[in-house]
Amino acid sequence: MARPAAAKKKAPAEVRKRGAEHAGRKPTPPARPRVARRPRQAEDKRSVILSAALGLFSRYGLHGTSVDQVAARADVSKSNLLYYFANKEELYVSVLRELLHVWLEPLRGFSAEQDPREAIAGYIRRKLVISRDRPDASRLFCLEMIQGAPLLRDELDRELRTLVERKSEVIAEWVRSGRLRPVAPHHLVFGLWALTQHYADFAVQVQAISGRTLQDAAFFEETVDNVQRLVLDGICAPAAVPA
Amino acid sequence: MARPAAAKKKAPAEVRKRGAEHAGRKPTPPARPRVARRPRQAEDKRSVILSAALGLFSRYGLHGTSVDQVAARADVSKSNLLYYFANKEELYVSVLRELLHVWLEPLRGFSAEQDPREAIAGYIRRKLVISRDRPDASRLFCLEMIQGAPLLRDELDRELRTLVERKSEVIAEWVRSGRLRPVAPHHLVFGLWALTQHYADFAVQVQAISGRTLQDAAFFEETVDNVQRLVLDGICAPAAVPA
DNA sequence: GTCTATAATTGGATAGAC
DNA sequence: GTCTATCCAATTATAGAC
Repeated sequence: MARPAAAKKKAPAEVRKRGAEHAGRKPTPPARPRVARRPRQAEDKRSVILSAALGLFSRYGLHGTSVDQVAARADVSKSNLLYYFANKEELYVSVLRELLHVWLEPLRGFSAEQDPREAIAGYIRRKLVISRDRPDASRLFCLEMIQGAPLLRDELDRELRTLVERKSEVIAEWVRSGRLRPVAPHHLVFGLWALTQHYADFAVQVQAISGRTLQDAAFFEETVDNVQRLVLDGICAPAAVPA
Repeated sequence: MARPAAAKKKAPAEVRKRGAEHAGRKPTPPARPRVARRPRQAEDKRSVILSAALGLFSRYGLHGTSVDQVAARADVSKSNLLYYFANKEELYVSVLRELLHVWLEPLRGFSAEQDPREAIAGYIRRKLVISRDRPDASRLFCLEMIQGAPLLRDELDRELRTLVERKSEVIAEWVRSGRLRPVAPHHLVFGLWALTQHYADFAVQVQAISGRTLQDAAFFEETVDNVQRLVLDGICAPAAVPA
């Protein structure tokens, strides 16, 4: 509560050019440890820490991860880490916030004018890309959900809920106009999420059974294709489809 | 390492009839605390602890839960709990083992002779029943997966994998005989798991958005129906379905 | 079998020099 | 901004009486 960074949010907002004011004072910096510091500093350090934290939190959760571990992975000392983030929980929440953005993004882009097939196929692909490229984001999100989302409850009730509401309206419209079979919009949304995130959250299981990963380009395309066909056409042979 | 229960596994396997060998020695057990001990003891107490543990572990994970909390919830003292389970991890693993059984069960029952529609519809319902009645089982399983299933890896590679292999063969057969569209069996299995477990693991999200729970009978049926139709017939209007 | 200490450790957070 | 040295709280686990 009584520390510079601890105050609230941004700590090392602007970093003065190092050595500018020291120029000439010290003839030779007594054994400067770092070799030619890369320009990225401060603001950048925060993000290094954040991504290290994401990696660990998304696997072991808040309690399963110690700040020591995060510090080690980010290659900073524990106390240095605590200079940038007042405490463990603030770090955790910071990670979550960044995440929510990434996670909600694909949801935004489809409207009633689009062709439902196109729109949904595209959405599935985008979500699977995230499962492939940001599995940690997906996992952490999942962890939060399982625990009852104590820290995201508000966002869940507001942003996500209203976003889904709008989206559902689009789906309902598609159904009304006869372009989709009668599905309950909410359930379709849940289904799309479930089907796509599964490949990130249960990656070990997927790997244990299929022996493949989304990293494998062929497997990725195969997955996109299968999920799209499942959702769009179902699995029953046409003959069995009544009306 | 030097305690009766700590030895390895079963601690109070058989409980000698209390006082049998003491008969007559102590005229009156000095102030016996419990009032008319219900017959269920020992073996039963373990299961009380186990279910308390499941409830907490499935929400907060291994690290997010303290043995104190488990003890409190099971209404025993911490040290008493540690009499039954050598240490926290043993308790955790015990919970997991019970769980795996529950979790794998529905997977066993479908064979090539069945009608695919029936078989798959039935499977979806059974899994959703589990999501409704044993959401904690589903959640804990999910937690383990996310963490890379350090403790289930073996079982995953053996039991589950071979089980899925057999199941996939059945699906492949259905496809060959033209009763199902050409789906990759593995992906179908993943899809079924994802769609059904989602309602347990992401229950808060489902609730935040739809305002309902699987506990709500109407919502449950609605869910079963929607998932079944999604998987079997897809969502695209028949016209759009090519061949 | 159950309880009351208590030992032993981990890990989050702070103080203060540099 | 970064480090070293602590402090302090929370937990796991054990000892030993009853």
